[in-house]
Amino acid sequence: MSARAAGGDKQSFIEQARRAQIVASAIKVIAEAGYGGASLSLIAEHAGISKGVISYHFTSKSELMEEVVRRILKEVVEFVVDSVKDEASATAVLRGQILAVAGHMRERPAEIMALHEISSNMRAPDGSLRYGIEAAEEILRLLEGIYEMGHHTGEFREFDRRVMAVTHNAAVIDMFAYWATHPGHDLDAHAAELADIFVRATRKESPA
Amino acid sequence: MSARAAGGDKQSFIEQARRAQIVASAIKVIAEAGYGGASLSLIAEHAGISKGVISYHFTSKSELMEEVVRRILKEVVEFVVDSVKDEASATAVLRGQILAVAGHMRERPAEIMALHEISSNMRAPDGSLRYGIEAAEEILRLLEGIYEMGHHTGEFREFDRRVMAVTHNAAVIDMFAYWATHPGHDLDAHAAELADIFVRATRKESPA
Amino acid sequence: MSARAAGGDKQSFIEQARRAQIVASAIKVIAEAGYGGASLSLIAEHAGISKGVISYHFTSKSELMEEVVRRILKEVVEFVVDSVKDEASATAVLRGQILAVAGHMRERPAEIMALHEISSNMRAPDGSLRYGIEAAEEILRLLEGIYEMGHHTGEFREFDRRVMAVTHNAAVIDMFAYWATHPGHDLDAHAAELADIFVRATRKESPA
Amino acid sequence: MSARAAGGDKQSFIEQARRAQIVASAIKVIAEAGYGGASLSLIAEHAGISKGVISYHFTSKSELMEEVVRRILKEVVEFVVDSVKDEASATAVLRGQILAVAGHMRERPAEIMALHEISSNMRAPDGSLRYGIEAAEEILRLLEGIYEMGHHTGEFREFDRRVMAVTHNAAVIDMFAYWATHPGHDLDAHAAELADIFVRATRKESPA
DNA sequence: GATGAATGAGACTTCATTCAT
DNA sequence: AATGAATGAAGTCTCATTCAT
Repeated sequence: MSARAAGGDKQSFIEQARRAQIVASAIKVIAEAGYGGASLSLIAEHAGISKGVISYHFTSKSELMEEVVRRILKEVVEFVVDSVKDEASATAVLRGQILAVAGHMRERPAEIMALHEISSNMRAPDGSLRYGIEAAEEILRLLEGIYEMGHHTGEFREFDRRVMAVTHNAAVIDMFAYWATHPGHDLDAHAAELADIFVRATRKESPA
Repeated sequence: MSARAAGGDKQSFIEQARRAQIVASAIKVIAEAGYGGASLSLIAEHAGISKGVISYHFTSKSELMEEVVRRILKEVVEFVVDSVKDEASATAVLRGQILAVAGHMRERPAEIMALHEISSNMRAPDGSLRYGIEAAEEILRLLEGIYEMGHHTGEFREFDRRVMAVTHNAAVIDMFAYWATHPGHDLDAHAAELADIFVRATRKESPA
Repeated sequence: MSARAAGGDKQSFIEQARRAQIVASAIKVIAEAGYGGASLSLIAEHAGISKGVISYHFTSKSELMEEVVRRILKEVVEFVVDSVKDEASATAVLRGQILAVAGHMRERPAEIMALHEISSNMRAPDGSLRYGIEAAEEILRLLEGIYEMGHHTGEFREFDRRVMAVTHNAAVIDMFAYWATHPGHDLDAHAAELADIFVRATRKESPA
Repeated sequence: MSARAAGGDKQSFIEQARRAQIVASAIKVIAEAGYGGASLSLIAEHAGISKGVISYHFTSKSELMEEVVRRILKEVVEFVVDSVKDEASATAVLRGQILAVAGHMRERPAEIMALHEISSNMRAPDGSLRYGIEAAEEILRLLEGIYEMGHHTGEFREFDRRVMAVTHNAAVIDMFAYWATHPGHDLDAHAAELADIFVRATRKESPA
């Protein structure tokens, strides 16, 4: 086995390019064929390389999948954080986040699909879901941050932030899933409706 | 070919019992090992029978999976319909449905897990998701029925019923997923919070 | 195991009828699906009985196949013998046999097909063809009898009777095979041509 | 998927060698164990390789079988054509073809056996014989060519060329089959007798 | 760095056969 | 006499992984 496996200090340019190419192919194949259907053969074929190349650059299929998740998650989180950093009120952040994520989904459906496929299917050797908790956790914390802000500013009524975050996350992901399954569906209109739903669900009671 | 294939009205008692036993084992194995990990070997082992028995009672693995879905879906839909049929207002139906489903999930987690696994992973020979749209559609229609009622009675504000139903469904499923992943999580409290969320999201504006 | 296996003295009427029914179904299935495709399931299904019945009446699949061969061969040989017994000259017998066999083939194609399938495919446990030599041998002897008669009467020129019989048999069987594959082919015209061929191939030289 | 699938012009040397080796093993196993007995296990064992190697070089068992047929048929047809191309009269071609084919059969019995096994047993997914008509058709046309020549030159009497070709083909094949079953049989003597038979069956009537 | 080639485990399925009822 | 049920071996195929070149 060569030094690459250590993944350590310096990766050559070719090394980086190849890994990126393989990851990109993996994302597309997973998005199309599902986690279960994404064999190394298919990924290699999509990338126009031989199967052995993948094994050369990745210790195992698991490592490839983990790299895929890492890249997508990084991108998504960066995007989410970025999309709300300039909003002033918690309500605006809330609404902005939903609309922005919808925009991101429209631009990168394969990534979102692949992330979903892997995190709901990939398992550790012991049979447990590899990304059971952690994968969502990072995003849940970001969402909870929005609600904490609203609670702090007094914009939002009292509610369990974890439950709201789980619900929020589910609603956004399934908006995507529904859109992916129903090509004609209007994603932006859906997002706008969804934003309404959460604004109403979180805001303080109207004064009597 | 055995009598079952004819699909005729009467199956022997043993036939019914075996099919039920195999379906039950399949549900447990899928819930534990995931759709991809649920091999006929594992299912047979769990049922304490030989692999051939499954092939004897089911034409193919697909047929077994479809039977699993059919049984669970029937149970779930019956339950959902039953749980709300006596409520008077749409708001009560809405709240009641969420609480009742949570109760059902607490009682039958494996079924819900298996249904989710199969419907998000099983694919037709052509590569498309076997239960892509139709499976959810039935439930979405039921949920839309609740919102239609609320619109009719004037309890609910105007909103897109399909978006609300998709969101509602996602929220409930992910409540389950979160609970399944976090054993210590309080499912009933989550359900109560969720009911609040949807009641607020759907109700008419408070008068100024 | 019951007494039936011994095949001995007395078989009940039902026993006989069942065996005949199963043999008949086997013949049809083999003719349609080939020896390799003729599973006990298919045969049972065709007969409208359960698979177990076959095992009840026949010790093994081999025994069933042997019974099939026995019945068909008996019928064919009787027919062949019968069809030529009244002819006076060897030439007439030769011509008559070919025409008569063609007629028989038209009436019982499944039997001929099945006989051919079994004798060219069924193997003994040691891997050798079960009906390699004997099956054809009986027929070859009958054909040699015709040539011997012609040699005795002086109608036929000198030739190797075994080679002629093998050729004759092959020609007749392949006439059937060609007809079976080409439904529009004129079997009777073929037989007439074939008779001409063998009459010319066997007759004494025309005097100079 | 390996390069072979593309069907491209160039296969690596190893690829070609392996395919040839596997085809050769397949031929021997089929000749010995019959089409039905020729499992991939047996073929791999005979070749001294693992089962997976066959799957690596051939998409499916069908593809292997088709390659086997292609190679044998090519060889046989080339041989037949070659063996008669220098003969002057149709009668000489006829006699020469039979003797030459017998010689070829003596040299390559396994090929002939395998070709016969596959073409009479291999079936398409729909149950019809894979090589029902076309396989024989090519050879029948070649034989008809001989008769057409004899008709054209006036050497042969009038007869149905298709019937004669079918008979000729059957006679030659069964000569082989008889020899294969009866090791002591004199193949060359048989061929000589057979040539006599067809010369007599086709020649013009002796002048009165 | 990259590839083709090979492997062996494991998946699904079919099938002849056995057995209790 | 018949059946449904069960078995286990064997078959074909897929796949992640390893290795020599």
